[in-house]
Amino acid sequence: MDGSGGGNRGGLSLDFSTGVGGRGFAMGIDLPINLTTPTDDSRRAVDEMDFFSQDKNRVKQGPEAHSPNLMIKKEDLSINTGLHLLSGTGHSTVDDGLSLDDKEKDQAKSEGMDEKMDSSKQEERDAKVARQFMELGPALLSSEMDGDSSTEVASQERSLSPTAEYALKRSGDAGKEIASFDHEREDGRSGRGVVSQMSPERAWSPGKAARSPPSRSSDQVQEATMRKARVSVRARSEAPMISDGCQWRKYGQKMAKGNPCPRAYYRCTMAAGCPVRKQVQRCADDGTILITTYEGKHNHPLPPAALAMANTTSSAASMLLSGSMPSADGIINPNFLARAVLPCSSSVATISASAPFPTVTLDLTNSPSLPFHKSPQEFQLPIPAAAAAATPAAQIFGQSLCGQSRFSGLQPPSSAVDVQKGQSLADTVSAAITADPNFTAALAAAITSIIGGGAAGVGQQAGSHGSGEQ
DNA sequence: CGTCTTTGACCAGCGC
DNA sequence: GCGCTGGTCAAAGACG
Repeated sequence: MDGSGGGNRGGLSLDFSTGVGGRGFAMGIDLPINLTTPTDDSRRAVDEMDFFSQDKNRVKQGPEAHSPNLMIKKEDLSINTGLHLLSGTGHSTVDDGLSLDDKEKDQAKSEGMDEKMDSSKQEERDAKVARQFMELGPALLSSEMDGDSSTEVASQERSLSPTAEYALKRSGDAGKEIASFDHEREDGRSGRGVVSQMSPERAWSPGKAARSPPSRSSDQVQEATMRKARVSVRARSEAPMISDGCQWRKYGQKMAKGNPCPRAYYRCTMAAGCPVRKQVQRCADDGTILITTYEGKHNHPLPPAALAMANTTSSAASMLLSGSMPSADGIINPNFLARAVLPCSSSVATISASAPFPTVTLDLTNSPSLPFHKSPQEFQLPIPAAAAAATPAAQIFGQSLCGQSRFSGLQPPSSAVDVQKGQSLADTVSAAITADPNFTAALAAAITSIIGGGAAGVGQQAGSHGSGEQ
C-alpha cells in the first residue's frame, strides 16, 4: 500500500510487553515506535482522494449522486467504524480503573521512557490493573451499555462463551452454523437494535454480505451494500503485532499482492461474537512498520488499555462520520487529527477512500519528535482526538473536524489559512477538555494506549485465555 | 486434553 | 466467462 518514510531518526522503544509471556497471549509487545520526519512523497495512501468534499456535496444531492466508492451512509460509518464508541457518561469507571495505573506509569515515564520497563514491575502493574479490571468489569459493562438496548445484547453475547462459539463454529455444518450466528446478531432482536453501533460479523468481508439472506429490511439491505470504514494504524514495531489490550485469535494468514510479508487476520476473542477484526501486516517498503487495520466495534467492555486504543481508533473513524456531514467550514488544517493524536506530528492521519473501504490511517511512524518526551502538560492537548467519539466534548471536536474537506496526512498544511484554522480548532478542543470531565477520562485512556504499555496486557491477563501471533 | 496456530482450500467480488 | 485477489474456514499439528 503505502511506503514508509525516512530513516530511524529519533526512535523510541516502548516496551509494551507485559512480562507474562506464554503462548496464546497477544501481548508481550516490544513496540519501538520510531517517529521520523515525514517525507511527503514516500508515504502515500493508495487512491487517496478528496473524500469529504465530494461526500458532503453528494449527501446534499441525495444518494443517487454517489459514486459506488463514496456511498457511505452516516449510520453505516457509525455502525462499523468505532471500535468502542462510547457514548455519554460511560467513563467514570474507566477513569477509576486508570487512575492507579496512570500514576505508576507517570512515575515510570519520569524514570525514563527510553528504557524498557523492568519486567517484574510491569508484571505487578499488570496484575494490579487486571484485578481492577476484573472488579470493574460489571460496572464497566453497565455503565457503558447503560441507556440503550446494548445491555440486552451484551448479556446475550456473554451468555455464549468463546469456547461455545468456537465449538459451534467448528461443529458439523460449519457454513450453516456461522450463517445462523450472523443472523442472530443481525435480526431485529439482537442485531441492529441491540448493539447500536455494532457491525455484523460479516461486515469485515464484503464478500460475505452476498451470503446474507434476502429477507431484510431496507436499512439492512442498504447496510449490506455500504462500505465499512476502517481504521489503520501504522507504527514502527519489531513486534509481530502491536498490543492494544484486546485478546485476538488468529484465524488466517494470506500473502497479499505486492507485499512479501504475509497479512494476518485476527478476530477479537474477548467476548463471544465480538465482531471486531483486525489485519496485521508489515509495510512492504519498510519492514519495521507495522500496519494494523481495525474494523468493527467491540460488543463487550474493554480493559483500560484496550479502551484507550479503541477510543483512539474510533475517534479517527468518527472523523469519517463527521466528514460525511455537511459543513460550512472550508479547508482546515488537514493534519489536525494528526496533531491531535500525536502533537508533534505533522503528517500522521490520512483518510483514504481506497476501495473497497474508507479508511483512516493513523501514521505513527513519521512524527519528528515524540510527545513522550514532553511534560505532562504538553501531552494533554493532543490526545482529545482519541476521545473524540467518546464524550460530548468530543462531539465538538468531531464537529470541527467535519469541516475538513481535505484530509491528507501526506501533505503539510497547504496554506497559512489551514494553520490558522487548525489553531482555532485547537482552542475549541482545549475548551472542550476543560468543560467535559469525561473527555479527560478518555484522554487518559488514550495516553495510556500510547505510553502506558504496561496495561496493554491487562485484558489478556484478565481473560481466561488469549491469543497471540505466531 | 483443551486451546491456539498454521496453512491449504474454498468462496465471492472484481477487473479484464 | 475466466482469472486474480482478498477474506474466511477448518483440519491438523503444536503447545502448555
